[in-house]
Amino acid sequence: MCRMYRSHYSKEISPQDYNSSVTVAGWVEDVRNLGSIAFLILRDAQGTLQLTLLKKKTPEVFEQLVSLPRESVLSVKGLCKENEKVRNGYEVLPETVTVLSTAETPLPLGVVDRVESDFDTRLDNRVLDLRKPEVQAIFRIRDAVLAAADEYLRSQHFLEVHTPKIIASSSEGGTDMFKLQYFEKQAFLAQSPQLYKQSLMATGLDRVYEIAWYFRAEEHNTRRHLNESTAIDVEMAFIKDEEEVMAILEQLVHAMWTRASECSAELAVLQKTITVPHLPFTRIAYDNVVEKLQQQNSPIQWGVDLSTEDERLLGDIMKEDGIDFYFITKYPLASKPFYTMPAGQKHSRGFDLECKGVEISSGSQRIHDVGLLTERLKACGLHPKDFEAYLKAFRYGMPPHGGFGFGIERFLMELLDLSNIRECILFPRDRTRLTP
RNA sequence: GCCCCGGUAGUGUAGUGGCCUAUCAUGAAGCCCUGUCGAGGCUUCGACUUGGGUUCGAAUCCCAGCCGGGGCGCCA
Repeated sequence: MCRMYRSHYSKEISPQDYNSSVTVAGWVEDVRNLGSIAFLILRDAQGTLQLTLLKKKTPEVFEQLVSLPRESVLSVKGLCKENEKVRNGYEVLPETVTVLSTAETPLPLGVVDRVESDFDTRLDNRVLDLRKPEVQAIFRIRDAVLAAADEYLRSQHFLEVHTPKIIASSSEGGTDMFKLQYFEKQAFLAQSPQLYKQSLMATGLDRVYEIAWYFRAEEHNTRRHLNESTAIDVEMAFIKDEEEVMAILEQLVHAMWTRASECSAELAVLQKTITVPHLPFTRIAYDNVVEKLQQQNSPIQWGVDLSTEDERLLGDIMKEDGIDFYFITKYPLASKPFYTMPAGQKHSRGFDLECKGVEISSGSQRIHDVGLLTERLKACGLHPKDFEAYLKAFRYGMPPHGGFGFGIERFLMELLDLSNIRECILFPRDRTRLTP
């Protein structure tokens, strides 16, 4: 590692460094100039530290630093001194200063201003916004829970794969897709890796997962939707039924939730506490859900998917029993995609995982018989010839299989109680936002 | 796709027909100050989304455009 600009991060400096020379680097968060003495707060990836500038001792350094715009980038070599008056317990007295970058003024978004900014302004200036510890904490936790997901899935012998995001035709029907020109052909951005991860079940890879991008051209305008989002997609072969899939999903969520609860520094910054849920999660059949909702005077009719209001209501009902996580199982066949395995005449082996009244994952046992699959395609108003490449994977030996898709941003939103899904992705793509 | 709402200095706001030469805070520029940590004090700078209309008079009322936020549907 290059140590020219930095020998220590702010948090790495300890009493054994006192009275010796250190080199620190970061952004100028604030300068408090008292006349003959000034204090400069320098922020790095781990926190902040104070540079103390004495006009009499080092007049050139004093003048140079005191006149620097906030958010400029510095590397400073100086003497580290113990001082109880300073928050960190030490201060750095600069001897040599390298200004690596001078920030323009005024800042379009104050990193430590005493005024709030609109979310839109924050997103317009996302790079500055991401300098705030409470914003950064979300992405440090995101990294941690994804690492936990990798570790858990690999421990269960899942293989990480990557399937194409530029695809030839409609994958599942339903949602609108972004069109693009692929040389002389029309192509689309994948709305999910569904058909590809299923195809892989016919290869012998048996258990796969993908941290996948979903592109959806729906013109929704809500706090819970993105047009570009990410998900953990899992597919597994040789399963007995969807219960095996649900067991993996709940353990995955548990592993991620547990890892998040260990991010104490980030949670402190966000002022959140995380309670790890107990396994197994409650299973509640769709029929049972409809009954419960009707008892609460919901107008829901059997056969349709839950409305946002119904989902919320069910969340409240479960909350009364102290349940945050629950599976809704055995959905009506008609409310699930064509590849969902039927269970009897009207039900399916499809399920959703709900967290506090919000859907964070949905999955199922899939159909592996090509005849039944073709029949279901037609029943859903789709044309088998549009799915020839997909159906081909089923013709030459396809084992029983199932899986799920798990929205990462939705998960984080629930995990950290954030009110807008855009908080959970670095550079959100929504109905109107294409930059930054 | 349907339906609601909003747009005032770099940032966040006050303003409901004349008291607006537009409030306050934050910020920026400058000055004073040797222990600040939301430092303090003083000075200065900087804004009504666009185009029509109503009116003696419009930031304020009406219409249209542009830009944006949100609810529902759909879904992760």
